[in-house]
Amino acid sequence: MKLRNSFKERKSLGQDVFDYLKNAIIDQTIMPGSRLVESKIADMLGISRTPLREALHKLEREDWIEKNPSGGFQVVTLTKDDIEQTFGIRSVLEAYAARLAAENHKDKDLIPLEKKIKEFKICLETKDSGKLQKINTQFHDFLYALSESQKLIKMINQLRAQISRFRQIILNQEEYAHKSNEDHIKMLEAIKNRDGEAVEQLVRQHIIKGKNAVLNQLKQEEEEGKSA
Amino acid sequence: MKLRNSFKERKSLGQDVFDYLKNAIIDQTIMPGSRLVESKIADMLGISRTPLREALHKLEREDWIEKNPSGGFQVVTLTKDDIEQTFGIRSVLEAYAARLAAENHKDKDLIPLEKKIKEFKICLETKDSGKLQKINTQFHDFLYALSESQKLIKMINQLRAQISRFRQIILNQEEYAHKSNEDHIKMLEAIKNRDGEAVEQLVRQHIIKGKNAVLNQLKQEEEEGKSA
DNA sequence: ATACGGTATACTGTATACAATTAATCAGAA
DNA sequence: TTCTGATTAATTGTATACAGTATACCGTAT
Repeated sequence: MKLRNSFKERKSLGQDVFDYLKNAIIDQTIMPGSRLVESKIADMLGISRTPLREALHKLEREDWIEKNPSGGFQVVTLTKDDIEQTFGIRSVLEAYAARLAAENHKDKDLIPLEKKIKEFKICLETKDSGKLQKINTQFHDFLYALSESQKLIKMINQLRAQISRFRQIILNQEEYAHKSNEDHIKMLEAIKNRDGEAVEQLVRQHIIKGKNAVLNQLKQEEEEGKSA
Repeated sequence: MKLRNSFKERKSLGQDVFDYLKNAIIDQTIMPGSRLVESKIADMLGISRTPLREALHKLEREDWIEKNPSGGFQVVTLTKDDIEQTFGIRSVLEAYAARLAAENHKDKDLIPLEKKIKEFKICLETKDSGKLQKINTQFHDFLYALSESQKLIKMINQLRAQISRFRQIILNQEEYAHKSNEDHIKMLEAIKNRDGEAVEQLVRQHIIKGKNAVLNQLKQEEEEGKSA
């Protein structure tokens, strides 16, 4: 007999709302800078303000929203500097995770990585960038899981989520998409050799490339905006 | 005429409670594992449960407390593995901050660092380990501030706070206290030379030394506990 | 028109109320 | 005694109420 749903740990409304709002912010259903009016959201979701406020305070501590000096919350707007800082921090954290993976993994752990590299290669031909994003994310998820450092993984995921909108820019550029898979291949090779130092350097550079791709794109958009 | 306090931004009860509880957890006024009963704390502080709950949810998101499966919160208990992971993450983040400091600083920025090294040296003779902790913290604070990455600084401070109780072990050991200042001197030298790579390596090793000091101490205490 | 002041409205911060759930107590049977 | 089950007390999760501020609106004077 299968365990019923009722045995699952009880999930609070506040947690649901947290997840909902976080996703809404990530996919820009709620735009950066917009104010979050408690009563409106509570009405919209058909709940009271109390669990909503729990969610808001959690979102604040995770840097998704910020307090308005005159009360209430608004969705954070990332500056170019914020994005640069985040990429920089990611570069060292993800490189570290990859180093741990290289040092700790068992041989068979690498099979999923190889698979993802192949899938990515196939998708490159169809130019389905949505699917590329997904495979790319899976590759990195598998890789970092091998670090076996829950705290590290959590931090990485949080940083990745916060700039996911900007990361999407990268693989939409065909040139970078190709380079990306080449990087993955090199990374896997270094991991196979259990060369932590090498893979750490590779991942750092990989992410810095991503940063540059994003910053270039943003700069370009900025200039187009000006001239238009 | 000077601006009065009333012009200061209004601080919410919830934020005050958050700070209060965080400190109480850090200095173990509230012990790891203990359950936080909302009504009791609210009564003790003379407030209602509402702002308290805000604080609790913030504390949860910052990994100071965790949800009890059957409802409510309890203070997290760090395992040895948690401590190791945290030291590991710190080693790369703080090393990165130091690299940025080496690359970005202006010459006069280093004066406070030199001062702290001298103060530390003097204190080593009096063996006032409380004061050593303080000076050590100031040295690192000054150093990381030079990275000019607010996000990075915030993350580092959070990690440091979460294991502050364990970090205190380090400088209480005279041998490590002496080595520590030697490390600081080397770090400062590398920063002066704007050698980011060198200082990154130095800080990493510096923190790993700290990790080992803590783990050795814990192991020792464990064995004493067994034999006693 | 534009700026000012005052009133009404909206919103937040805090407290309280209530229902549902969990933990504790205790009486009685094995 | 030790287990079991029922009853009671504690505790959480959610909703609502209310007071204090900030915001928006609108008419009047310049």
